[in-house]
Amino acid sequence: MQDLSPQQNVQTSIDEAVVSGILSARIRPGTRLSENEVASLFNVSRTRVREAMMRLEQRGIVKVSPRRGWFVVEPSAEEAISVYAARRVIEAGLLGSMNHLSESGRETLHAHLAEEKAAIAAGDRQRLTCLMGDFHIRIAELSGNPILVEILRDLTARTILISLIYQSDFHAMQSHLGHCRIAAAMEEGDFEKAAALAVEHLDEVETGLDLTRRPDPLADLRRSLSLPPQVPASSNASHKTKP
Amino acid sequence: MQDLSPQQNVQTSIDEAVVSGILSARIRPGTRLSENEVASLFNVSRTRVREAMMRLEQRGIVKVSPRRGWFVVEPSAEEAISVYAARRVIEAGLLGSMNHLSESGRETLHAHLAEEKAAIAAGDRQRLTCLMGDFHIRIAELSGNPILVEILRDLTARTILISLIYQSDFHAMQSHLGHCRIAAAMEEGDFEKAAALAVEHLDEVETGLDLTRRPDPLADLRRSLSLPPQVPASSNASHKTKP
DNA sequence: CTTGCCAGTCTTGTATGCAAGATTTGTCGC
DNA sequence: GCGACAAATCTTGCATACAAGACTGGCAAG
Repeated sequence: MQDLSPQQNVQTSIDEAVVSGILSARIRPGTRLSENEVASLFNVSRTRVREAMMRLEQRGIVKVSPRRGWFVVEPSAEEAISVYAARRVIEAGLLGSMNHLSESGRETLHAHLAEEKAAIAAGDRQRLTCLMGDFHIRIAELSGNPILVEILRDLTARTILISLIYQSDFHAMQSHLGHCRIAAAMEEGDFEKAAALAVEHLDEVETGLDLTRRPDPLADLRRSLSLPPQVPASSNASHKTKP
Repeated sequence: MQDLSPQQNVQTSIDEAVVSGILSARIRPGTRLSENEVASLFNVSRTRVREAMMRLEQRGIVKVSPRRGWFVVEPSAEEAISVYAARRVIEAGLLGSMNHLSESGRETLHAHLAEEKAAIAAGDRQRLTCLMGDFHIRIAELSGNPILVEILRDLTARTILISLIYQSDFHAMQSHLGHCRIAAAMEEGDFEKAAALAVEHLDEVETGLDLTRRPDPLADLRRSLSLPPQVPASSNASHKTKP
């Protein structure tokens, strides 16, 4: 019983575990995903892991460095720009092609925005990251087009990785307001306006990035050493220079 | 030497061979892709073939039927609708976000339209199918966004499979005129109009489909009977039914 | 003539084994 | 102390082996 449930769904669960880890910002860009380690985590052989990695690579989520290993992608500045441009194109096209917001869709949006508000109030940054991405997936789901949902989910995953690299401050409130404005335009039935707002919103987020900073090879090292949760103040006070 | 050149590019060449075969309409929907056969064709082991199939499956180009085999997808009517809807969204967003057509872009479009004209004049339907899809990829390339190019390439592949199933007549001239109109609007710099024309064009093509016809039942049966690429002489005992 | 069953064969699913490349570490020479 | 070289180790790349499910064909019974 206990080993049945993991076994039967392992086919896709490796993929989903990685994607979900990225969407919830638990997996950082550049994380190494060892075939052996993942294999033992899921109690399968390397074959299955490799197949999952191949799929994830196709989705632009992991990269293989030959004979070195699999790594969660660290989008370059150029790739980041491409991802945001692609999202602008698709989301604008998506909203612009809508002409009706169903009642259940309205409720979905409201429920989501409420969750965002709650996360902001709670200051739960990880959950917030997840929600901020989810908003755009929700919109795609409203279109009822599974292809676009899939595309936007993967682009959202990459967006989160990008923000983890290049985003210094997390303007959660600004993003949340952007989402509110988009939702409001949709409720008004003005989807052209919603599309324009979505483009504007993505522009805002993109300009909030610092694309000049390097992907930072010592990021995970610093992470391993200095922050178990996150303590910027006490880290350098740990080895105080005694007189 | 002779085995070096295939070896080094085999990594992606299986994928590309299949995709290129679909884009040029040489591979029909529902075609079975046996791991063993493909493996011997490329002189590699099944492992590589499997990996390629996994990638292609992720791209929505092939499907695996468990323990039965890999098959080029036969999009259902619903999937066909989704594919066209996705293309409308993306291509409209793409054109709507453009604001400039470079000189080289203009030349690219002209050259492509000339090729379409030539293929129509020559009556080369297979080449025409390929070109009709390529037009939209060219536009994506003009955007300079590799992500969108990749997405549209795969959607185009699926579109071709759809047309092979559901398209009875090939209104080549109509499609070509649609392309010309889109290109003209782009040259005028009126990208909003180009976007609207693209949506209209895709609508035209989609309404030209007969989505009521079933994908498989008589397609591969007719193919098995009437196509003689190879004739298994002794395999069939029912060839003596003449009175 | 039709129908049900059973064995044979063919397919993919999965694991494992071995080889080659990359990194790291330990050691030696300077 | 410092740099370079080499062996050890760890990683993926790829092939192969074996197992299990699905289809095909023949055969027998009704």
